[in-house]
Amino acid sequence: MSLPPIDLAVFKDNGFTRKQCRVSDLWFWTSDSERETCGDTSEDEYTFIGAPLIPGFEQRGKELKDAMREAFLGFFETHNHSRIDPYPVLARWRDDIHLTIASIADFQPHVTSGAVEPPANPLAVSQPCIRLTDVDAVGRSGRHLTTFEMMAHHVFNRPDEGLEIYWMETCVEHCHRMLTETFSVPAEQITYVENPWCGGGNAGAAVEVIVGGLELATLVFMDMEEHPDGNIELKGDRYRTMPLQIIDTGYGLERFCWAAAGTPTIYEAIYPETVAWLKELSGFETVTDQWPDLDLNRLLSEMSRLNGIMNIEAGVDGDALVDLFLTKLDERGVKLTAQQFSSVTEPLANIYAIPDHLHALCNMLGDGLVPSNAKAGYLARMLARRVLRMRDELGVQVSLSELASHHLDVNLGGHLSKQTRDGLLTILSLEEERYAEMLRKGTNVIQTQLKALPKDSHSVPDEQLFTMNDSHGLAPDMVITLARAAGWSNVALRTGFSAEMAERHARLAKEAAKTSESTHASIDVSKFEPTQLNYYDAVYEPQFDAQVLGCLPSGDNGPSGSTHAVVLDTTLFYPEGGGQEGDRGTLLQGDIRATVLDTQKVGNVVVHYTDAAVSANEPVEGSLDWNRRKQLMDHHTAVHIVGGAARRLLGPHIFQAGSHLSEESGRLDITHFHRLTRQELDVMEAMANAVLSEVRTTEKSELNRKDADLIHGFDLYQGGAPKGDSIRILKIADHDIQACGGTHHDEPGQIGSIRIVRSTAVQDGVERLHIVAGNAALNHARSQDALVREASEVFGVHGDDLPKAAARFFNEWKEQRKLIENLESEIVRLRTSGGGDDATEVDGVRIVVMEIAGDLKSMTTMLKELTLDETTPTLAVLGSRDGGGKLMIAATENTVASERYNAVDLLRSISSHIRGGGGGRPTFAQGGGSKPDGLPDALDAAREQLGV
RNA sequence: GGGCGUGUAGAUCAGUUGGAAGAUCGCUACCUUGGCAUGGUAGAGGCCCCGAGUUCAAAUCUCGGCACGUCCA
Repeated sequence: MSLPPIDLAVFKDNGFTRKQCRVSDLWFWTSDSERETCGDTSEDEYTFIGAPLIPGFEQRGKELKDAMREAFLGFFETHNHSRIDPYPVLARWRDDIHLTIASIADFQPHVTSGAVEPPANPLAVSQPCIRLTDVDAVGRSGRHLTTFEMMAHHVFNRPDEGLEIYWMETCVEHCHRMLTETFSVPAEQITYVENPWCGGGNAGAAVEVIVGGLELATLVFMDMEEHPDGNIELKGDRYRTMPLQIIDTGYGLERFCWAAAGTPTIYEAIYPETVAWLKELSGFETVTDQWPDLDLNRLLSEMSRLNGIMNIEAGVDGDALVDLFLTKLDERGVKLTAQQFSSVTEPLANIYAIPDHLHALCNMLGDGLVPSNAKAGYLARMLARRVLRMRDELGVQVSLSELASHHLDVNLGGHLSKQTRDGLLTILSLEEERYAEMLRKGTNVIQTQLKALPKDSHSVPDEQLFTMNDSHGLAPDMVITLARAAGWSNVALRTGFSAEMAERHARLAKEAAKTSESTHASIDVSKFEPTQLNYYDAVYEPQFDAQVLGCLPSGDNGPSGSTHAVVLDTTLFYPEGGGQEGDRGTLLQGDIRATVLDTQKVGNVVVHYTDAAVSANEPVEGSLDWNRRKQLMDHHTAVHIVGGAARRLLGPHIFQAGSHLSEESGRLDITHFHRLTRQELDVMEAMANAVLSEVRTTEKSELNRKDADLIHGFDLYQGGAPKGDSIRILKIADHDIQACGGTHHDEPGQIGSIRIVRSTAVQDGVERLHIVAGNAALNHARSQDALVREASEVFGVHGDDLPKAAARFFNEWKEQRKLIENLESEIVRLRTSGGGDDATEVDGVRIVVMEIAGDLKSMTTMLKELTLDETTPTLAVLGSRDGGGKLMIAATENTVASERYNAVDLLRSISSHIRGGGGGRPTFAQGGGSKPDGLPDALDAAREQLGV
C-alpha cells in the first residue's frame, strides 16, 4: 500500500484543484486553471528573475535576510509558535554527522525518537545549515549554496497521549497564509506538489512548495518508521506508523530573498557587497568592456533560468556542456562565442562562490572548529583552500583573513557565536601559510614527478596526476598550470579527468567501507533488569552487598583470564565509559573469591567479568580495588581541570576530542590550531594546580537534556554526545563544566598534584595531553628522578649539570670522530709514502696492500685518501679484522690503475680466505666474511696476484 | 575512521640496481676594488628522524615508533 492523496480543505477553500503533472507524473495542487505541470520540471522556468514575486523587500544582502527571517519568525510567533535560538552549525550533539544539515537535525536523534522533550512545541527557528555535497556547483548554477538558513516550524504530536497540536491541514494553512499574506505571493504562482519523503529510517507524506519555478519550501509529515512488518511501502522499503508524529518543514531563507530581489543569481541577492567588491578587485569590468554589445544582465538571467530547468550532473564533459549552453542561449536571442562565454562565466563563478564559502567558513570556525587534515576540521580546510584557489584564479591580491574580515563585517554584522575575531583571523592566516607552503612544495613535486616526461608532451600520465592530487594536494588543473610554468608548455588536461578521479575516490571509499565493517557481538543481558548504579552517590565507598542476578560464561567478551560475566542487582563497580576504564576488585560469596578483572556496561546492565563463577540468586559481597579506583578518579577529575585550563588559556575553540583514563596516566585530546610549547604546558599545569587549592568542592548535578541544553549550551558535551534524557553534570567552580558519567572527587584538593607530562599530535589540529595526577604524579616524579640520577652517574656529574655535561660530551664526540678520521688518513699517508713499506710501484701504478684497524667507514676514509688523487694512479687493498673480517679494494678512476685492475674480480678471488663475499664497482669493491684470522692469507693472496 | 606520501648540511632540496653522502643559497677566510654591489678561490658545516631486522655491506629493503604533509568519508 502506498500513501493516500493529500486532500485538504485548505486547498479547496482557496480554489486549488488536484492535477497530475504532464512531465513528472506527480500529483499537485494549483489554482491556475491553465497549469499542466507541477512547477518544478524542465519546462518550468523561473518567472521571478527581473520580476520579483515577493514585493516590498527593497533591501539586499544581510539586511534582506534579516528582514525576511524576521517576517517568517514573526508570522509563526503570532500563530502561537515559540521562537527558539538556532543551534550551532557544528552538530556536536550528534555522532553521525559533523555539520547541521537541516533544522530537524537539531532534534535528532533524541527528540525525534521520543526520548527527550523538544525545547518548545510548536516552535519556529531559522537554522543556519551547511551542506557540502554540491560544493562544485556553487557559483556556477546560479542557485547552489554550501551554507543557507533553513527556516522552519516544527510540531511534535503524540496522539496516543492526547497531544495533537496540528497536522497537515493547519500546517499547509499556515504556509499558504504566510506566502499569500505576509509575502503577498499571488496564489496562482504557487503549486503544492505531493511527493512522499523518506530518509534516515523515517518517512511520511510531504508537500513541496513551488513558487515561480523555484522550490521555496518542503513540508514533511513524518509519522512512519522503517519496519519489516510495516504496511506502507515507499521507494522499496516498508514503513509503519510511529507514536511520535512530527511536522518537519524547511523554508529556504536565501531562496525567499532571491524571489524578493529578482536578481539574475541568488548570490547577488544575498552577497551583493562582496560580489561588487570582488568584481572591482579582479578588474572584471575590463573583461566585459571588451564587448560593449554584450548584455551581461541578460546573459546571467538566461543562464540562471537555464540552470533552473537543466539538471546538470557532476562529471559531464565541460566542452560539450558549454556548446549546449551556447545553443540554448542562441535560441533565446543571446549570441556569444565560446571564448566570450568562458571569459565571463569563469571569473564570475569564483566571484559568486567566494562569499558563499567564506560564509560557511566563518560559521564553522565561529562555532569553534579548528581546521585539520581529518574529520570535520578537514571540511574547513577544504573550503579555505577553495577560496584561496579561486582568489588566485581571479588574481585578487587580498589575504584570506582580510577576505574573512570583510565578510564578517558586511555579511555577519561582526558576529561570531564562540570564536573571537582575532582567533578566526589567526586561524585563517595559518591556513593561508599552509596553502602557500603546499604550492611552493608543489613546484618541486612537479619537477620530480615529471622528470621522465619529455618537455613536449601533451598530457601528464593519469597515475601521476592521481598521486599529486592525493598525496600532495595538487588538483589536476593546478598541476597543469605549474607544469606549463616549469617548461612543459604543451600539456593539457584530458576532458572528463576530474570525473574519473572522483569516481576512483568513490570506488576506494566503497572498498574501504566494506573491509572496515565488523560488528562485535556483546553478551546477551536482555533478560536482566537495569543494574542499580550506586557509584555516584557513594563515590568513596569501597564495599557493598548485592544479590547475584546471573552468572554467564564470558565467552570471547571479557578481558584475557576472565571466565564469567556476573550481573548484580546493584553495584559500586564503575563500568568503562567516558574514557574511564572499568573498575576491578573482588566478589566474595562464602568460600568463593572471584576476582573482577574488568567492568563493562551492556545497555543498562553492568557486567562484571570475573575469573570464577558465583552462584545466582545468592548474596555477594563486592569490594573495589580502591587504590586503582582512587587513581582513576584522580586522573578523571584532573583531566577536567586541565581541559578547563586549556580553554581559559588558549581560547574558545578548545574542545575535547577524546580522553582515556587508566591507572597509570590520563590522556586528554584537545582541538587547537598549532603545536603546544613546553611553556604553554607549564602555564596550563600551574593553572590546574592552582585550581586544586582554590576550588574547595566540585558540584555534581543531574538535569534533563532539555534544561541542560538550555542552561549550559552544547559546550557541555565535551566528552561526546551522551545518550538518554538524563544528563550528569560536573561543575568545578567557574573553571570547567561538562556532562560526564565518570566518577569524580568531591574535593579537587584530594588529587594532590597534577603534572602535564608532554603533548603529542593525534592529527593536525588535535593535541594529546599526557597527564599524571595524585600518586601517579609522585611515581612519575620518582622515575624522572631516577633517570636523571642514573644518567648523571654515567657522566659523573651532579644532576643539575646533566644537560651541560651531555652537550659537552656530544660535542666532544663529534669533534673527536672528525679528528680520528683525519688521523686515520694521516696514518695511511705515512705508511704509504716515503719510508713506508706498505706501498710498492708496478709499472707506474702504486700498489698498496695493508691491514689496518677500523670499520668499513674508516676504511672508506682511508681508501679515499689513497685513490682519489688522479696524479698518483693507485690500487689499494685494505683489510680489517673488524666484525668477521672486512676487505675493501679501490683503483684510481680514469687512470692506468683502473684500466689494469678490476677491484671486484680481485676481491672475489681473495675473499674466500675470510669465508665471505662482496661486490661493488670495478673501481671500488668491498666485502666481508666470518673468519678474521684468514685476513693475512687474503692479503698475501692479493700480493701474489699483483706480483708484489 | 581509511588510503597515499615525506623526514638527508643553518635553509631549500637531489641521491639511479643496496656498494666512496651531493647541489644551490647562506656562513667563514682569502683574492679582485679607493669603497660597495658583484665576481673569483678555498674552507667549515651531516647520529642521512629514532629503534629493531635482513645483508659481507642499509640514507636506500622490511617491521615498529616519532614528526610532518595530503586526499577521501
